[in-house]
Amino acid sequence: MAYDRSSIEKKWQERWERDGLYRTNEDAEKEKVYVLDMFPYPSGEGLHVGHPKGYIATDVFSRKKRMQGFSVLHPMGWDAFGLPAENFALKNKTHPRQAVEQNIARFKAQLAHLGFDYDWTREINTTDPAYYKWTQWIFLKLFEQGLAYQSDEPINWCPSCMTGLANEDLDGNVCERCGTPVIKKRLPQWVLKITEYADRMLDDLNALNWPEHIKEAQRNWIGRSEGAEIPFVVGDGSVTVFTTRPDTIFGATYLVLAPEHPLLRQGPTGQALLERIANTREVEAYIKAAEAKTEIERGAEGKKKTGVKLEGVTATNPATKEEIPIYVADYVLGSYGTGAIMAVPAHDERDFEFARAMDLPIRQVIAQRYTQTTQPGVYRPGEPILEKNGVIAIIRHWKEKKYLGLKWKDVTWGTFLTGGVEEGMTPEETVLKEIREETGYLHARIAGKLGVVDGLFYHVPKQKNQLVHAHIFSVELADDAREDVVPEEGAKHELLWLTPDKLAKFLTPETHQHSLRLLQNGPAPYTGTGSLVNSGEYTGRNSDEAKWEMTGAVGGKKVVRYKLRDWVFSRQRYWGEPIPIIHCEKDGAVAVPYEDLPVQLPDVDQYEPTGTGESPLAAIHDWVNTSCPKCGGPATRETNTMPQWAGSSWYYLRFMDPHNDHELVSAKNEKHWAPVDVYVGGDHAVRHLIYARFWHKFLYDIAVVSTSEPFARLEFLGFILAEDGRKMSKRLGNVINPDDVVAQYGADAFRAYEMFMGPFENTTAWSMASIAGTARFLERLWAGQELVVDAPVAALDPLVHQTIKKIGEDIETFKFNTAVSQAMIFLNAVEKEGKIGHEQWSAFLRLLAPFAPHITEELWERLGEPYSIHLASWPAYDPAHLVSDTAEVVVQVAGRKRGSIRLPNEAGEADALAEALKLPAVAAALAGKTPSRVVYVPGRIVNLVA
RNA sequence: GCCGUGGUGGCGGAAUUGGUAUACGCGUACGACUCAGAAUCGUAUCCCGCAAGGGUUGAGAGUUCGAAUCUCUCCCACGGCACCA
Repeated sequence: MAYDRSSIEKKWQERWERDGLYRTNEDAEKEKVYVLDMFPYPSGEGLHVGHPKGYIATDVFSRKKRMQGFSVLHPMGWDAFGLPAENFALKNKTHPRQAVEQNIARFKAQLAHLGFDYDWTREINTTDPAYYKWTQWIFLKLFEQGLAYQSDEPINWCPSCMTGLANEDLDGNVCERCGTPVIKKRLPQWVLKITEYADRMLDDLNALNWPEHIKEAQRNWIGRSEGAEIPFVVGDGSVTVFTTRPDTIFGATYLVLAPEHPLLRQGPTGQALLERIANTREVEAYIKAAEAKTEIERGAEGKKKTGVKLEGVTATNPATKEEIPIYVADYVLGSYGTGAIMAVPAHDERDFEFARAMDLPIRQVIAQRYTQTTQPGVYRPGEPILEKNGVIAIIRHWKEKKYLGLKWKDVTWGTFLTGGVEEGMTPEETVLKEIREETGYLHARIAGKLGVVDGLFYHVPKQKNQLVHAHIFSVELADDAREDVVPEEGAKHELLWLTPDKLAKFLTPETHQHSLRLLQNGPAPYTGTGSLVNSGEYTGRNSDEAKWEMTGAVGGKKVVRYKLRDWVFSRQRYWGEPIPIIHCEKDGAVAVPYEDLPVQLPDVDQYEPTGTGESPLAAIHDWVNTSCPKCGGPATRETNTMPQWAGSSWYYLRFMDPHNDHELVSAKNEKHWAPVDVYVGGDHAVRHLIYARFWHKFLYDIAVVSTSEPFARLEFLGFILAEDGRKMSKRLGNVINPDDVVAQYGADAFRAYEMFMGPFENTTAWSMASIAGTARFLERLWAGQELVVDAPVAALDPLVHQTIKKIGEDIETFKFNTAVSQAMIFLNAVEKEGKIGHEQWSAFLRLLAPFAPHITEELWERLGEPYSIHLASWPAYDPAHLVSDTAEVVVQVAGRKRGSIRLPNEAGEADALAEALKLPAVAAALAGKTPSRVVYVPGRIVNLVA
């Protein structure tokens, strides 16, 4: 009997539908599992073979859980508001509502061919007024709690989509949808206070069972940093800066304000800074130029620093009490921190570049520490450390470009001249003294101090760890005049004049390599922590430890800042949920009363964006004009709509109770289903997942939901590329339609192949040749029914149990590729045996049912089992049957495989050794020697070491 | 640049409390069936070598009886962020 897949698939799809086989209910008797796909945006393109991959995975998972007796929620719906749907409608001259309906019908038809176990009675659609009533309801709750507010701060505006966008809608500096560079535009906006939840969203990430890269992306996006706000006195007022490195304050040699800084235009206590300076026009011109630049233009200039000094005003460094200049520069962002920074060029790369460009002083206040890790002198942790000051003197030859190196005799070290600074002496004095004593040169002069570096190493002659704060000097010799040195000094080392190239190879300690680099390249910014230098009373302390103490001493305070911005929530477009607010001249922004929800999106002919910053809804006068719910006077409706992400920020809750018209979700159903146990999707690492977490936490706070996180586990979906390795797209003409694949190979082969392609999270290219292999497997499965006999086949027993274990565990952990592989291994063994017992075949069919639901249902019926296999119980395995009584044990000699022996599982080491020695290859490898050691791992290996 | 993830045959990939590296599938070659082809089935398939044997998991070192797996250094690919002080 041939395998007629298309009629089998059609037959069972119709029967399942007719019987409502996958209807879900809140069965309190059973343990629940909620398995969810990121619901699709029904685009006009229809599905390509990449889309169903995640749906197949959740389908396999949910089918297995159903067979295990769980109450399963596995729903599907449509995320249909937003720009793509509207743009599609504009292009095709249809109404978005109509376009969405068509697209959904097309998607559903395509999905129907794949045999999914969705409960379609729970289907939802974000554009359905019965649905978006609750999206509006959540907005009103946010408004009530002060978490939705109006603002007219400049926002990102896409000139092509003609709407404002949130930071999350940008791809770098361009609109994520259309690739147009965004501009800044001042518009009245609704903004959601997502920053209020930044800390909780960050902290709660740790407990989530999500892929690390997604958690990391969220951490990056939230961008929490701990720092200090420190006031700097400027004339009769002050400027507060934000810094994460208050420990470097002694090195702050100038101040920088962002061009947008408010103090430039209005002073806190008096005059605006702009009016107090001598070069007002110059500064104003710079500010104007900076504001006119798009972010793209700034990026195109690279990171080149520009800026202009405020002439006639200075700030006081609160640590050093020095007067320092103030600059306006666009490398400081107005939107982060306080819009003002203290610049520490020695310890910040940007400040360093700016200081170089403006020729500003660079003052080192932190010494970098080098811990010696190469011999000799490797630092020995745990042993006491002797801390002292020292000097490194780089002495230049009087004529040639060579420097003095010391080759030590009792240790294999090469160094510059060094010395310890003794009590009562300065480093400078020490340098001159050491030169006389160690080298005898008479006419040395200190040319400059290059910096300070810390070296932590083991001093071999002194047998002690040393932490040396080394002051680095460059020294010049006027001539070769020289006196004799005391013999014991001269005996310690040999003096060599070396070129810089030779020195780079010659110098042993890292601190001396560092000194050489300083000499050759000049200072480089060091952004790490270390010992403080040039920092008054804090000199010598560890910068990390002194950080907050120093903050307090200069009148600063510890603060936390985020990169995350509040969520710009208004869109000047038609196809979105109306924001349920009424503007009244007397009462301001007033909430639409709950009983008046939903505020329906009016049906109109003209829905093109206006481009003026006004929503197309503004033109619909009889919709806009209304009365104030508070005072009854004339009022107008808010005409902006919500962003695409609104409806998807809570849809997973609606699936729990999709037809409830008096609550978003009933407490009973929420308790039953929450949280989503497994959430599957790709891409939306930041936007959707961060918005949904935000709304969920808010709903938790107002007691609508009972869990603090919406998605307990997240499985990341790797995409499917076209056969040519590129992304599938209409433009490239490489799209593969699942309908065609199903017609050729059947839904079961399609499903099994997508699961077999590779690890679920991997991006892999489609292969028509490979799917043929999976189709062959199903053909052989079909033929396998001829091999069924009544009695179990003993030889297959361990494999049956291994396969039950393996496939079950692999489905749980989303390792579908190895589950399918195990099924292939099993079928290979069955064919080799030429027969399989009825019970064994029954178990095998059930294991495959989640992957290939149609063919297994048919074979199940032919086996004489009662409908439906998908309600049958998941097979159990017996650990006692996992292994056979004997096992293949590999014999190694000195770690090399020399053969293998078959041993009973309970064989002891003596037996194993005796058997192993019988192998000729083993005897040959031992060459007559008796093994001095035997490593025996029962069931695995016996290793003889001679 | 910073952070994250990974690197195994011609290809997708398997193997992790350290214990036979390359399972399973694709591709390829040869053979069978056939007038012939398609389909199907069988055999082979990491590299060097006639063989015995030796080598191999991005490179190099280390720990171990034994390393794809653990440690260190480096290289490369992918993803996120990026003038965020």
